[in-house]
Amino acid sequence: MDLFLSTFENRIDKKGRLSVPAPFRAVLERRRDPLYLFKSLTEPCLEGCGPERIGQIVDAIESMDSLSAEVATLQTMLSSAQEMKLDGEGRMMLSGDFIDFAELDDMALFAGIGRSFQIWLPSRYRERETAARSRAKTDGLPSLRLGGAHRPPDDTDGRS
Amino acid sequence: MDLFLSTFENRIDKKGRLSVPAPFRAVLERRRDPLYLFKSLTEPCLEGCGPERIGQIVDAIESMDSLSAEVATLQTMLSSAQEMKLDGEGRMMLSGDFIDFAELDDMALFAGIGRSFQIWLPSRYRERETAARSRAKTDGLPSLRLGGAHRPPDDTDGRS
DNA sequence: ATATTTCCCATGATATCCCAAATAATCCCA
DNA sequence: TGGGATTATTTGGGATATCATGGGAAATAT
Repeated sequence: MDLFLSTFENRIDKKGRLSVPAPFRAVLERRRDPLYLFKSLTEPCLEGCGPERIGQIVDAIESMDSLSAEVATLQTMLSSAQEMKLDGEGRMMLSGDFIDFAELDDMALFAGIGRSFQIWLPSRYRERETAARSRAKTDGLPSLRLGGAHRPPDDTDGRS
Repeated sequence: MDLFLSTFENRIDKKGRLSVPAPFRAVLERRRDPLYLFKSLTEPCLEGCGPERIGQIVDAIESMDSLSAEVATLQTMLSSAQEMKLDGEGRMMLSGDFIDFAELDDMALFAGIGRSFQIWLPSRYRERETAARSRAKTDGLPSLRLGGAHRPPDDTDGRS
């Protein structure tokens, strides 16, 4: 189970090149997967993933009513997707469209979220993180108690 | 059933390295598990765990409505999580982000809490422990429904 | 021909590896 | 039971490898 985790902040140089963090590259290379980027549907950021996720979207579309609004939404993801080629040092070139969409300037923040990752303007990402943390403090943690009960339910977290 | 128990206080050297307590390493090695660290959502400390907890979060995200606030919260956890690689002596390197978040300087206190552990600035941990104990005196113990005769270890400071 | 992209190599910063010293815990035998 | 010896663990530092970044030159496109 290798996942995209953690955050990395890299510079977009004046040629428009951006290093994909080595740990993310390692995940893709281990599976011999190319990297795909597309515009997030819900937030001002880019999403990165391997081919399997793209395939899931294709499959979802094919199983749905082709006239539904949801299909149109999913198609938007696909039509914004690009297969990124990396240079020998693991850098990609972001199109102007991607840069504008995520409102990037000279720094990009990669945020791993498991099977995919996001690319944000760093300051915007931090705002969002701060908001999530204060929400967690007031509303409490989301309960994550699903999956095949490996263990009897027990308080999983010691806090006051 | 091997658990993370007891507290240990280790030094963070000037390269940012920190020894994981040998008993905690033993728990992970017995299961051949890598160690993951992430920033607590609710407190100024780091949380350590094995992969099963990370997997639960990934699964939970995929089963939820991707627009919900709870998903954003869980993504924040994953984005702060790092798989820690240990050197031959059982040390990990703490990123500046981790050190800043938990406000660590040159010492770190590991507090085992069963299936996971926390890493605290020692002085802060002790304050919090004192507060918890005095609360227990005035408010009484939280109900422990799990059969009696089992007292938590009452050592205040690992050793030193 | 001019602008852009791709390839290649250089460099500095930082993480990793490897070995050794210091400290703490454990054992063993008197 | 004490106390010295042995082993486990933590800590430190130098050498090595990895990674992000920058720039020039070659290739490609417009």
